[in-house]
Amino acid sequence: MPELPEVETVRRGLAPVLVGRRVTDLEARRPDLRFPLPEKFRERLVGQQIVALDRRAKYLITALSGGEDLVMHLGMTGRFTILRDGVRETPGEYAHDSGANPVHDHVVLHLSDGTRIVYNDPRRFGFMMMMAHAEREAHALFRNLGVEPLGNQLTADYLASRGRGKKTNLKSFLMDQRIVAGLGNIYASEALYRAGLSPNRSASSLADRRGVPADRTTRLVASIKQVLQHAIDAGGSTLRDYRNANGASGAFQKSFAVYDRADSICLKPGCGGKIRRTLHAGRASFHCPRCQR
DNA sequence: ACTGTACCCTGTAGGC
DNA sequence: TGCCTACAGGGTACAG
Repeated sequence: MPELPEVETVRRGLAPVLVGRRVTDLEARRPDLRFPLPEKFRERLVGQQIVALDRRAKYLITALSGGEDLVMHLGMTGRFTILRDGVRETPGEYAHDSGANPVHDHVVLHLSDGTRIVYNDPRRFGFMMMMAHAEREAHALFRNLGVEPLGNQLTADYLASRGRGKKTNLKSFLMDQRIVAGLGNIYASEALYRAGLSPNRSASSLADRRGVPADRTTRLVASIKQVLQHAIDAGGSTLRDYRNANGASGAFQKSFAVYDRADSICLKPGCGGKIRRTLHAGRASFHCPRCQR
């Protein structure tokens, strides 16, 4: 579910609530999510002050005063709800939250100002881990991550060099977190559409024999940055919506050009092509065969 | 090294 | 109304 723009939206919503507060209690209502919750989870969290809330790829990272980081991943269906003075509020997708089943409220953080943060995750593909801040970059989760797409390390040169000699299709290549960290199924499809590139094209076509980036690579880099930035500006995308939206949900789903638009007509003026749904590495891809080459 | 598939888990939509 | 299947924004572990 959440790709980079959604996780970033959640981060921005949670940061003002978390940062500077102290953790006064922790409820772990089950022993595991996708992985077991951290050992001595409660002891390691209670009493800690939250120093910062950062994002790397699709991970949320809570830096604690004692020197450890709490790393959280939302999987497909993870969401946070803020409980403050009896009012529920969920930043990012599922903003309104009326559909959240409390059966799936797995972890609750109590903060020093009385606020509580509830982690709800029906499919439990999300997880939480703790590790020393100083060792985080060397941790298996982070060690092999590719560049942040919105940072200045994502360049045509970088993408060309990583794609060089790879026969993998472009769609799978873009979704590989070791290449570009944070792109997922939706935004990979959307970026390829904006760049006019077929998801079936091979990653090696991003560079010539000497590794010099093609023009299409420059276009692709610009498209990735653009689509992610626009999505963040719109508060991310909210899919499989519940009733009762009250303001804060994402709006970018209204701007999808191809995702989930199979058999619709391509939005590009004069194109007239029909959006096709195909599979890459088992995930649905959407593209216009007419203007994506 | 690179596929492709199965799997983790629950909820929902659509066909019958 | 129910039952069944396919599918869902994530990632990993395999087998080939």
